[in-house]
Amino acid sequence: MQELFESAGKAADFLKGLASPHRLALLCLLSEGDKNVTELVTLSGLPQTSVSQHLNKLKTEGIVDFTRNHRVLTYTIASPLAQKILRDLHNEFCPVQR
Amino acid sequence: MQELFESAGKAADFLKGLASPHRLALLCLLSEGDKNVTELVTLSGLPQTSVSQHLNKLKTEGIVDFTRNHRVLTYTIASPLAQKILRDLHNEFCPVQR
DNA sequence: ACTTGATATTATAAATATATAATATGAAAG
DNA sequence: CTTTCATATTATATATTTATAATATCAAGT
Repeated sequence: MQELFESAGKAADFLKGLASPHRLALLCLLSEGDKNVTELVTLSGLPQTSVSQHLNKLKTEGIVDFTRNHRVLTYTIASPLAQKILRDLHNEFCPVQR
Repeated sequence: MQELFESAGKAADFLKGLASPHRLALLCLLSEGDKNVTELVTLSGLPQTSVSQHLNKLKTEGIVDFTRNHRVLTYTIASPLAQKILRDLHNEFCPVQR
């Protein structure tokens, strides 16, 4: 049961990385293609400082990664598991357009 | 983008239901078979009042359901999506035993 | 009726997460 | 060098979540 709680802690941290409407919105944008921070700010409508913080949390959990080109950081979804869960959530929660 | 945030809110609420080590431990136990509250308390080692609260949250999010037989409530995992995610998390985070 | 067992509810303090505002960094352009 | 642009960091107030303790409910058994 010790092991269970240990694994559960890691899994819960990962899920907490995903479990925010704003972070899910950012990940949804990234799932359509890699984007830099300015693009994410514009497309999401969220304040830059907030986007930065959310990206930092996602990076910490290994959910995203970025590559730097001069001043521009391009973010990408780095976790296959996160991508899988994002697809599943999309199927369940995103209404089909009529 | 409005729709995105609306869907993201619902999806985030669902994920928040899962995103706790104690709730994951309870769900892990349930994934091996339906159990009543007393069994969950014994097996998890968590205080009864805490188990009750977690089960209530899981019920609210539609992740579990229960059937009543006299005084005994038997809980079961009610969400296929939750079950799928639990399997995925297990594969990723639960170390294979040697 | 009284007690016991199974579970839920309420209250509350402590911990954690979040949004927002302000400021910092650092590289490129002029 | 000074300014500008892209992004990060820090501080802080607020909101949310969580654990814990105390109490309630309610049906069964005696």
